[in-house]
Amino acid sequence: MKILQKSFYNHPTVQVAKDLLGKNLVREIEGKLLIGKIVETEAYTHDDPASHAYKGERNANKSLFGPVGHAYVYFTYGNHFCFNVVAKVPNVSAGGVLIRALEPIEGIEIMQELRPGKKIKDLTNGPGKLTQAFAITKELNGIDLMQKGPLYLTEGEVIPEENIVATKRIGISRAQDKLWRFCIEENQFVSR
DNA sequence: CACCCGATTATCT
DNA sequence: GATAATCGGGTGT
Repeated sequence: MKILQKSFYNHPTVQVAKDLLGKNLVREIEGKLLIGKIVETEAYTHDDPASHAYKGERNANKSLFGPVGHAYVYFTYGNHFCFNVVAKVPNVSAGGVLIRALEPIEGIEIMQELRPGKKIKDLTNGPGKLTQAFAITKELNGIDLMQKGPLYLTEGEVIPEENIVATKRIGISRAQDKLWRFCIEENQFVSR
């Protein structure tokens, strides 16, 4: 399976959020492989009041302002990490796609070890859940996702536009009118 | 240094 | 459906 390259991420953030549906997230831990298909995403742009990038570059969010195809991992609510992929056109300062849910494909036993007592359906159907199941922490903030390593993304399915559902983003207080949450239609691993 | 808040989840009822 | 848990970063004194 081919690893997604810069030409995939070098587009408007909202477009890449849709394009990422159906692609595979690959995690390598101690020689073992975890794979999940992306089934739910959200877009956050530089001029979007709901984005961490909105108030400008800070040490905590600098990955969002860095090169496309790299990871932005942040910690929130005291307990949870969330994983984003940096994506934007060249003349724009920042932009990221939050990966909200995956369908477990490979390494399900290891995911269950990382999330003890959870059913397969509850392994990766939320942004904080999938980072736990894939052992994604701030250690991986800023890493290059376009080459083989601990974390990268590979080509997968191309989801037709008519099978993509756009809805309001979840858990934000500003810019709630934007329909920038994208899901694969009728996928049982989408959150909520 | 105190205060506030958040791109969430688990665990109740 | 409601709420507690939990903590790093931002903001202001």
